[in-house]
Amino acid sequence: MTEPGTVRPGGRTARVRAAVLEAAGDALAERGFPHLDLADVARRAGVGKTTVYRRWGTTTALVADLLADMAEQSLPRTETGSLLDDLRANAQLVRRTLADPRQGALFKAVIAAATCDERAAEALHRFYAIRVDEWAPCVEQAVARGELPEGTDPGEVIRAVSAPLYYRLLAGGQPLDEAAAERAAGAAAAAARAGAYAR
Amino acid sequence: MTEPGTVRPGGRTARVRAAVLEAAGDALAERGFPHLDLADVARRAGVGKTTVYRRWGTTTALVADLLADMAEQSLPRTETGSLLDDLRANAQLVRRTLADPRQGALFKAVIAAATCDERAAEALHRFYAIRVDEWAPCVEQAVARGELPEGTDPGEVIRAVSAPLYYRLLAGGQPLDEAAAERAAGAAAAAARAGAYAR
DNA sequence: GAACTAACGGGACCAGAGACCCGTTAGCCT
DNA sequence: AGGCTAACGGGTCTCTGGTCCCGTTAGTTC
Repeated sequence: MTEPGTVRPGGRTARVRAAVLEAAGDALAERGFPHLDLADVARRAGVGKTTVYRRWGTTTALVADLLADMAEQSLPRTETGSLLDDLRANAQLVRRTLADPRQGALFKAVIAAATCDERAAEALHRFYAIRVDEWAPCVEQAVARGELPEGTDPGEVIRAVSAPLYYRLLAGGQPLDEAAAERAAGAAAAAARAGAYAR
Repeated sequence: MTEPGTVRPGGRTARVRAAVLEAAGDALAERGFPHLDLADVARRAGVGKTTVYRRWGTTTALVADLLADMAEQSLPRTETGSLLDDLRANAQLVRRTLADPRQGALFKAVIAAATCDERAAEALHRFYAIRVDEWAPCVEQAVARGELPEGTDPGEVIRAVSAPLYYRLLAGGQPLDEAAAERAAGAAAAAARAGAYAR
């Protein structure tokens, strides 16, 4: 037996998937992952709840699919020619995303889902891996320019920019203001220059 | 009407609370917050489920109480006399905690709870505020020694040590090994020395 | 454009989480 | 030590999230 949605992926099937993922995002942003209810998602999407249970089955599978969808729409990075400015652009992008009411709540919810389900966690890791890969070149260029020591791990630098912002969002509770983003970028750049991310 | 447990806080009431919080920690570590079930907690604790529903009512309230309890048992920091070594000690402590199967899962679950409930989020923020306050003096001492620039924000430095480790735990999925902790401490120290956390 | 069948949708059904009632146990105070 | 009553605990009821069945709709292929 094949998974539903794989034999006739076009037309209605695709429309249903789009509507359900959209509705799932809304529900997650509004109520958080623990309150995610597939019947409610079906109602919001204007779709039979049987369909949602059959195609996704569990809330975590739905979140995993939503993450796969989000990963496909990764936005391109900007290029400025200086490491600090590139990292600042990245930090502000992350900050804007997390500070946005809908997006911020959605990311919280998705992370909550990943904490209790292996599949969702994998989908989340893939999502961030794609984001990191998108931005890694700006670190590589800085190494090539001689701004950073040879052997600096690009991924570590990019993650170091995001980490304090996510920490604020999830654990610390401090505001996600522009100053925080500037500090995150500045700290990552300074640490990288000092060779903290070189192997 | 008073809250249950406030008029006769000793004896049985205290025993029940301890048993329930212990059981709640176990349940969270094993199944994660979204699967937290008060009846199950009651069963594990060997306590009537009515009691749990009456005293805590919701899963988020139970988590908030658990966090308050965890905050009270904050362990003292070590002192080494050098900023880098203090931060390394902190990083390794955090790493050990998050890498421990039970503790790590518990922290994940607690963070998941905080993503969808304001009270749980506040309790979590309080917990981390206490931890940060415990460790902030080592940064202040480094400033006094002239190791760090005047005006360095101690809390920011401490949080900068934890942030990459939590990012790994929740978002990135990379292993929480000792090298990661060393890098977190080294990066925070380097950034602090460069004045990235000075106002 | 007709047939074949994947995929959807409504509604009945089931199980388990959470609320409630009321009798029992054991802190706390004198 | 005895009484008052806060707090616990078993049993029952309800209501909602999740499953199943079967008829309907609409991609896909020739």
